[in-house]
Amino acid sequence: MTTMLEVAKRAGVSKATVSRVLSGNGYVSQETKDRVFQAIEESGYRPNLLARNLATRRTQTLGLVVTNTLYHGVYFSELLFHAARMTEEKGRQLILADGKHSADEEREAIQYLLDMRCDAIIIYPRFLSVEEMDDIIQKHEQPIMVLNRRLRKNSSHCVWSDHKASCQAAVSQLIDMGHRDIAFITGSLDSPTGIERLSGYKDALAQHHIPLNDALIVEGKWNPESGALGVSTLLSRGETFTALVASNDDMAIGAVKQLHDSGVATPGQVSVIGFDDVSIAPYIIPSLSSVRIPVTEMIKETISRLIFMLDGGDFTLQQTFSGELILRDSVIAGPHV
Amino acid sequence: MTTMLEVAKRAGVSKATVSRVLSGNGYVSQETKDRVFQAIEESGYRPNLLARNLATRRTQTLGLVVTNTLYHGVYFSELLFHAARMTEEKGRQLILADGKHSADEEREAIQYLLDMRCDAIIIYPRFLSVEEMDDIIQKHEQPIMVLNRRLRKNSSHCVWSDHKASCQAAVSQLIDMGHRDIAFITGSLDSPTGIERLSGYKDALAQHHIPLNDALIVEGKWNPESGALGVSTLLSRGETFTALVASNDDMAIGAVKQLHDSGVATPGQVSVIGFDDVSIAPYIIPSLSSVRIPVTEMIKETISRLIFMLDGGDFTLQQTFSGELILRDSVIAGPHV
DNA sequence: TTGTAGGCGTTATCAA
DNA sequence: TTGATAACGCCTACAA
Repeated sequence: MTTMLEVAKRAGVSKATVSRVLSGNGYVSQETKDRVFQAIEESGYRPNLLARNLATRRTQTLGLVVTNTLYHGVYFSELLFHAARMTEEKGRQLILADGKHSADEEREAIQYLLDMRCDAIIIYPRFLSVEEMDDIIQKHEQPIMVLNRRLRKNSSHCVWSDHKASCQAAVSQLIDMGHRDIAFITGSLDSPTGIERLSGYKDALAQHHIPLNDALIVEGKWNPESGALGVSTLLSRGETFTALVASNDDMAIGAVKQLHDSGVATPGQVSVIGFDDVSIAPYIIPSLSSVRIPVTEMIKETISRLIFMLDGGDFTLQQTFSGELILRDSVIAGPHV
Repeated sequence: MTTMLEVAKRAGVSKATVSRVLSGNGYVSQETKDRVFQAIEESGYRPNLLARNLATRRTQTLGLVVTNTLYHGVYFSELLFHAARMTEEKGRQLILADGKHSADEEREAIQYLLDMRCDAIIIYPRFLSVEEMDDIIQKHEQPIMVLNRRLRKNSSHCVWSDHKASCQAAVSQLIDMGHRDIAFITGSLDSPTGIERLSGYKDALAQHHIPLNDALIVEGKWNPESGALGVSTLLSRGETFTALVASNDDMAIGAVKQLHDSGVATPGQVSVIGFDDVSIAPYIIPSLSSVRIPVTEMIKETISRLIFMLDGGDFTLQQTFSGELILRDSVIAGPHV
């Protein structure tokens, strides 16, 4: 690999001059500029970003930590798509680190990004506690933002969506439409999102003075298979219901299939609501409603804040201005009875 | 950020010794080891990977270039999922660069990864020609592998799946089952994959001496909407057909929906085959067959080769051993008439 | 077993 | 307008 020094020699100037030409900082005559550019051309020179970043103490990269388990599915694709796009729009590069499937590995991933000297970091946590993340944020000078979780201390360093409230709204909607026996398929209950949605379901019932029937609740694992299994379980319990809420669209799809296969109902006969608005879902089951989580808006806000901090924005001030950011889920389309 | 020098001072040793302790190279007494570790602990020292990589001329990273347009959907998720997993299994890190949506941007992405001094690079091309990639591979000393394209010169530097052959097989299957009027929805025809599948369709017809009816072919754009639109177009042309092949599952799903909405057929009445085996598809349309592309196996082979080269494997030799790698698509499940 | 010193390829601060 | 030269933080002979 040809280095800056070789370019300098070839152009008959010093390293410093070449550096100036490349960075655009400092004066340099048009004449030498031309010679340098020619030398670069001839030698096929390419800057070594490692060296540059080491010297400037800036890498122009944002790090993103996401769990492996999120990789499958449209939700992650959308997140990544927009994260990459926005990052590059701001003249930076996104670096992805895999949080895998444990708290330890999630920590490692964060550490890696820090060691790589990413200018800023986005964490989409799965296993780390809110406390630990508050801790991490305070321990490091790099700007860090947390997605999909509500922090206690560094409330301006997180962007989240109120899963509980939106689930409650969805269930309330069903109740308003006259439903009383509403089945619920949870997500994995080791995930905050899963817990929050379940909790929203319970709250909605309580709010409308409908007694909670535990037999109408089954635990799922976010995938279609567990949605189908959930329906089987409900049926084997001998439960009847006129509506069903699944904690995400994948499970909802599996559930509808199972309802159909069991001969219990045709799609449309039981009101089903899912979450995440997987783009292909309506092509499958037109009767499927879904609560859309504004991933795009959330990642956009996240990156904006990060860039703002990198540009020296006074974040304490910013915080008092906008306070805690809560992006509410949009209204559901309404179930079909 | 505390540096190695500070750790050294605190432990009362030299930088070199600290470095030895960390890397595990060279002798160092247990006693000083302990002192160094303690100093690291106390100071919260973290190695600067930029500096380390600059000094060692190794980054332990693999770069991956993918187009933005691939981001959506399960196919990409699976690719990324396994790429990340395998890379980390081999003790390395995956760095993703966005190829966006033009040849220029694809080149830029590759260049970025090279400038970052990734040890090796994987390209999943969308716009670059085979010739240019052959060129790139020869110009750079880093190992480079190309996915989903068949290179002329560096045939051992690519892993691809024979889209034409597998499409031909799928269509032949339909013909064997008695179909004669088989409609075809293409992918984007600026993509090699799209062209190859179309070509497989035509070959199958020719092989069975079935005259080609251009009116049975419509151009799609890989998404469900274009699949639905394709069916509308076919119907508006007054064409009749007993089977339909869409160049991917997303379009197939859209197509089935449109067939249904138009009242032309219920799902199952027209044989439909898609590609890519999107995991959720069978939950939607049990009658949908699909040709599975072995992404997992392909990415696995790709990374294996890369690592092999990094470890100093003699690639010219390797090539003569295994020759050109062709991963054939698995047999389709068979359409329902 | 440990320390010294030079190098990795840039940037950035001074003088000239 | 240009050129030395010292960082940046780490690795690695070589010497001790």
